[in-house]
Amino acid sequence: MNSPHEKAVQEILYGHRCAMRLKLRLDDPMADYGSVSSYDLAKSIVQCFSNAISVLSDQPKSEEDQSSDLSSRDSSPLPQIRSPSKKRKIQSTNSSENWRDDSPDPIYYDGFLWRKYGQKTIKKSDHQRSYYRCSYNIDHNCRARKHEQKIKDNPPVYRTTYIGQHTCKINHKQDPIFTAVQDPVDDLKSGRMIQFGKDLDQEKESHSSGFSSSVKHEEDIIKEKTMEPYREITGDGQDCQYVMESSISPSSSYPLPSSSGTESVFYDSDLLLDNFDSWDCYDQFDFGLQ
DNA sequence: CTAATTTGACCCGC
DNA sequence: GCGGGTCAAATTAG
Repeated sequence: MNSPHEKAVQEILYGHRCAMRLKLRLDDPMADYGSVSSYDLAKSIVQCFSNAISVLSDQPKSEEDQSSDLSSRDSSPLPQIRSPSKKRKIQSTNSSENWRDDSPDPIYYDGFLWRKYGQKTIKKSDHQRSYYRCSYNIDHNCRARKHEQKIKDNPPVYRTTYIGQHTCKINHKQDPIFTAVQDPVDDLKSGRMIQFGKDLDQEKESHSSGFSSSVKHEEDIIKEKTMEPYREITGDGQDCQYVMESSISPSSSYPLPSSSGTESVFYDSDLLLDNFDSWDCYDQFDFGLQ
């Protein structure tokens, strides 16, 4: 098993390669790049950096990590089912229902609509934790929740912990309004998907004081980060098919969790193979995606 | 006016 | 008793 450092390096290198490939595409959009879309590449880049940050920030494991590591709680016995009385809910104990994701960017669209219902200052942490539940919590009795907290400043790392499964069966990825803007190339052109280089102060401001509006804007940011682990790129020309799309059932609304959120290291060879020889031409590049 | 967010209070597990 | 999760009234935004 690789050391965390090696793992992080691998992630960064992989992201670097994907970024170079994306650069190639932007330079020559008319060329044939096979079945892998720019959207896939961009997502892979984001995921690689997230994974690298996650790996580094998790070593050694901090107290905060331990306290928020839901996976570690999953071995506990099932709690008694209580009446739906208020306060202090039972933590979901099915490991498949709990998972977390570390990201340098707190604003990403995960296919669902969330409503903020609370915010708390967490001891041992300089940052507040925000609590969200599925917007269809009432209408569809959807129990899905998540909380998000900035766990690291430099570089910024936002940890989102998902709890419970969506029973609302509503994934806005399927809404006409979203499918209308779903063209990955268009997303890239409009700069709505990737936010590399976003001003950190602006980021911080939007997250702390104006985060509510940011959440609403998630709908405009087509980033299916949540479904990332399930991504499949088929060889028959289909771009970026999600298992999610065909399995929005209550039992599989979430991708399989990785206990730390850092172990979902997958290298999609399909993303890297074509035009491999061209990489060396790009010692430097910039992401003009904004 | 309606819907979403904010925030202090409440509740519960440890 | 403390800390974290949730509620719900008040506030804000659209």
